[in-house]
Amino acid sequence: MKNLKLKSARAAKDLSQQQLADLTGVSRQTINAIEKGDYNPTIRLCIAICKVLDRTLDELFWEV
Amino acid sequence: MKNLKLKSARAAKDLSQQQLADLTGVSRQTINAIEKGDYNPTIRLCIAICKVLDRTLDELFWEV
DNA sequence: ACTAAATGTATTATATACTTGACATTAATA
DNA sequence: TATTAATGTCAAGTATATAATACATTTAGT
Repeated sequence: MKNLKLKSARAAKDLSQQQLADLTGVSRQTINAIEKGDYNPTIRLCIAICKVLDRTLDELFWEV
Repeated sequence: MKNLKLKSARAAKDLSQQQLADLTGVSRQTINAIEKGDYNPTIRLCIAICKVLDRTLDELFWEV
Protein backbone atom coordinates (compact mmCIF):
# COMPACT_ATOMS: atom_id res chain seq x y z
CA MET A 1 0.00 0.00 0.00
CA LYS A 2 1.18 3.51 -0.79
CA ASN A 3 2.76 5.58 1.92
CA LEU A 4 0.78 8.78 1.48
CA LYS A 5 1.86 10.12 4.86
CA LEU A 6 5.43 10.18 3.61
CA LYS A 7 4.40 11.68 0.30
CA SER A 8 2.49 14.51 1.98
CA ALA A 9 5.22 15.13 4.57
CA ARG A 10 7.69 15.50 1.74
CA ALA A 11 5.32 17.86 -0.08
CA ALA A 12 4.97 19.90 3.12
CA LYS A 13 8.72 20.51 3.00
CA ASP A 14 8.55 21.22 -0.75
CA LEU A 15 11.14 18.58 -1.53
CA SER A 16 11.37 16.47 -4.67
CA GLN A 17 12.04 12.76 -4.42
CA GLN A 18 15.54 13.48 -5.67
CA GLN A 19 16.13 16.10 -2.99
CA LEU A 20 14.87 13.83 -0.23
CA ALA A 21 17.04 11.05 -1.61
CA ASP A 22 20.11 13.28 -1.52
CA LEU A 23 19.34 14.46 2.01
CA THR A 24 18.93 10.90 3.26
CA GLY A 25 21.78 9.39 1.27
CA VAL A 26 19.84 6.96 -0.89
CA SER A 27 18.81 6.86 -4.53
CA ARG A 28 15.69 8.50 -5.91
CA GLN A 29 14.34 5.09 -6.89
CA THR A 30 14.46 4.00 -3.27
CA ILE A 31 12.39 6.98 -2.13
CA ASN A 32 10.00 6.41 -5.00
CA ALA A 33 9.63 2.74 -4.09
CA ILE A 34 8.89 3.54 -0.46
CA GLU A 35 6.17 6.00 -1.42
CA LYS A 36 4.82 3.55 -3.95
CA GLY A 37 4.58 0.95 -1.20
CA ASP A 38 5.12 -2.80 -1.29
CA TYR A 39 8.59 -2.00 -0.04
CA ASN A 40 10.41 -2.78 3.18
CA PRO A 41 13.05 -0.16 3.96
CA THR A 42 15.49 -0.45 6.85
CA ILE A 43 14.80 1.31 10.14
CA ARG A 44 17.85 3.54 9.76
CA LEU A 45 16.60 4.85 6.45
CA CYS A 46 13.16 5.43 7.96
CA ILE A 47 14.74 7.36 10.82
CA ALA A 48 16.85 9.41 8.40
CA ILE A 49 13.73 10.28 6.40
CA CYS A 50 11.85 11.22 9.57
CA LYS A 51 14.60 13.56 10.72
CA VAL A 52 14.74 15.35 7.36
CA LEU A 53 10.97 15.77 7.32
CA ASP A 54 10.66 16.65 11.03
CA ARG A 55 8.34 13.75 11.75
CA THR A 56 8.54 10.65 13.93
CA LEU A 57 8.49 6.98 13.01
CA ASP A 58 4.96 6.63 14.31
CA GLU A 59 3.81 9.54 12.17
CA LEU A 60 5.26 8.28 8.90
CA PHE A 61 5.64 4.53 9.17
CA TRP A 62 3.21 3.18 11.72
CA GLU A 63 0.36 1.33 10.13
CA VAL A 64 -2.91 0.88 11.98
CA MET B 1 24.47 0.84 20.59
CA LYS B 2 22.36 -1.70 22.44
CA ASN B 3 18.61 -1.48 22.20
CA LEU B 4 17.76 -1.70 25.88
CA LYS B 5 14.23 -0.45 25.32
CA LEU B 6 13.53 -3.53 23.25
CA LYS B 7 15.23 -5.77 25.76
CA SER B 8 13.18 -4.42 28.64
CA ALA B 9 9.93 -4.47 26.65
CA ARG B 10 10.55 -8.14 25.91
CA ALA B 11 11.31 -8.78 29.58
CA ALA B 12 8.06 -7.02 30.51
CA LYS B 13 6.21 -9.62 28.44
CA ASP B 14 8.33 -12.41 29.92
CA LEU B 15 9.39 -13.63 26.49
CA SER B 16 12.70 -15.26 25.59
CA GLN B 17 14.54 -14.17 22.46
CA GLN B 18 13.47 -17.46 20.90
CA GLN B 19 9.81 -16.86 21.73
CA LEU B 20 9.89 -13.33 20.34
CA ALA B 21 11.63 -14.67 17.24
CA ASP B 22 8.91 -17.28 16.75
CA LEU B 23 6.15 -14.71 17.28
CA THR B 24 7.69 -12.33 14.76
CA GLY B 25 8.74 -14.95 12.23
CA VAL B 26 12.49 -14.44 12.33
CA SER B 27 15.43 -16.32 13.79
CA ARG B 28 16.65 -15.96 17.36
CA GLN B 29 19.94 -14.61 16.09
CA THR B 30 18.14 -11.73 14.42
CA ILE B 31 16.42 -10.73 17.66
CA ASN B 32 19.68 -11.09 19.51
CA ALA B 33 21.49 -8.93 16.95
CA ILE B 34 18.87 -6.19 17.18
CA GLU B 35 19.14 -6.07 20.98
CA LYS B 36 22.90 -6.16 20.71
CA GLY B 37 22.78 -3.14 18.42
CA ASP B 38 24.92 -2.23 15.44
CA TYR B 39 22.16 -3.76 13.37
CA ASN B 40 19.73 -2.34 10.87
CA PRO B 41 16.47 -4.33 10.77
CA THR B 42 13.71 -3.68 8.27
CA ILE B 43 10.72 -1.54 9.21
CA ARG B 44 8.31 -4.46 8.83
CA LEU B 45 10.24 -6.50 11.34
CA CYS B 46 10.32 -3.52 13.71
CA ILE B 47 6.56 -3.15 13.36
CA ALA B 48 6.04 -6.88 13.94
CA ILE B 49 8.13 -6.69 17.11
CA CYS B 50 6.22 -3.62 18.30
CA LYS B 51 2.87 -5.33 17.85
CA VAL B 52 3.95 -8.41 19.77
CA LEU B 53 5.31 -6.28 22.60
CA ASP B 54 2.42 -3.77 22.59
CA ARG B 55 4.69 -0.83 21.92
CA THR B 56 5.06 1.69 19.11
CA LEU B 57 7.95 2.37 16.76
CA ASP B 58 8.78 5.57 18.59
CA GLU B 59 8.89 3.75 21.91
CA LEU B 60 11.24 0.99 20.80
CA PHE B 61 13.22 2.27 17.83
CA TRP B 62 13.37 6.04 17.94
CA GLU B 63 16.80 7.29 18.86
CA VAL B 64 17.26 10.77 20.22
C1' DA C 1 27.34 -28.75 42.17
C1' DC C 2 24.40 -30.25 38.48
C1' DT C 3 21.26 -29.53 34.83
C1' DA C 4 18.76 -27.16 31.44
C1' DA C 5 17.37 -22.95 29.48
C1' DA C 6 18.70 -18.59 27.82
C1' DT C 7 21.96 -15.78 25.75
C1' DG C 8 26.15 -14.26 23.10
C1' DT C 9 28.68 -14.95 19.08
C1' DA C 10 30.91 -16.83 14.88
C1' DT C 11 30.56 -18.88 9.94
C1' DT C 12 28.49 -19.83 5.61
C1' DA C 13 24.56 -19.36 2.63
C1' DT C 14 20.42 -17.08 0.81
C1' DA C 15 16.91 -13.47 0.26
C1' DT C 16 16.26 -8.94 -0.51
C1' DA C 17 17.28 -3.79 0.19
C1' DC C 18 19.42 -0.58 -2.48
C1' DT C 19 22.24 1.22 -6.62
C1' DT C 20 23.07 2.44 -11.25
C1' DG C 21 21.48 3.49 -15.62
C1' DA C 22 18.02 4.03 -18.69
C1' DC C 23 13.59 5.23 -20.66
C1' DA C 24 8.55 6.53 -20.58
C1' DT C 25 5.07 9.33 -18.67
C1' DT C 26 3.13 13.13 -16.26
C1' DA C 27 3.09 17.89 -14.42
C1' DA C 28 4.64 22.57 -14.77
C1' DT C 29 6.01 26.61 -17.17
C1' DA C 30 7.38 29.76 -21.01
C1' DT D 1 3.33 23.75 -28.50
C1' DA D 2 7.68 23.07 -26.81
C1' DT D 3 10.70 22.36 -23.12
C1' DT D 4 12.09 20.99 -18.66
C1' DA D 5 11.48 19.01 -14.04
C1' DA D 6 9.39 15.50 -11.60
C1' DT D 7 7.74 11.04 -11.31
C1' DG D 8 6.92 6.04 -12.39
C1' DT D 9 9.06 1.88 -13.63
C1' DC D 10 12.20 -1.75 -15.43
C1' DA D 11 16.60 -4.62 -15.60
C1' DA D 12 21.04 -5.96 -13.82
C1' DG D 13 24.41 -5.53 -10.33
C1' DT D 14 26.09 -4.82 -5.35
C1' DA D 15 25.52 -4.54 -0.41
C1' DT D 16 23.53 -6.28 3.45
C1' DA D 17 19.54 -8.26 6.29
C1' DT D 18 18.36 -12.70 7.71
C1' DA D 19 18.74 -17.98 7.98
C1' DA D 20 20.86 -22.22 9.36
C1' DT D 21 24.07 -24.51 11.99
C1' DA D 22 27.06 -24.71 15.61
C1' DC D 23 29.34 -23.88 20.00
C1' DA D 24 30.61 -21.20 24.31
C1' DT D 25 28.97 -18.72 28.16
C1' DT D 26 25.77 -17.12 31.36
C1' DT D 27 21.54 -17.57 34.13
C1' DA D 28 17.93 -20.03 36.72
C1' DG D 29 16.09 -24.09 39.03
C1' DT D 30 16.75 -28.44 41.60
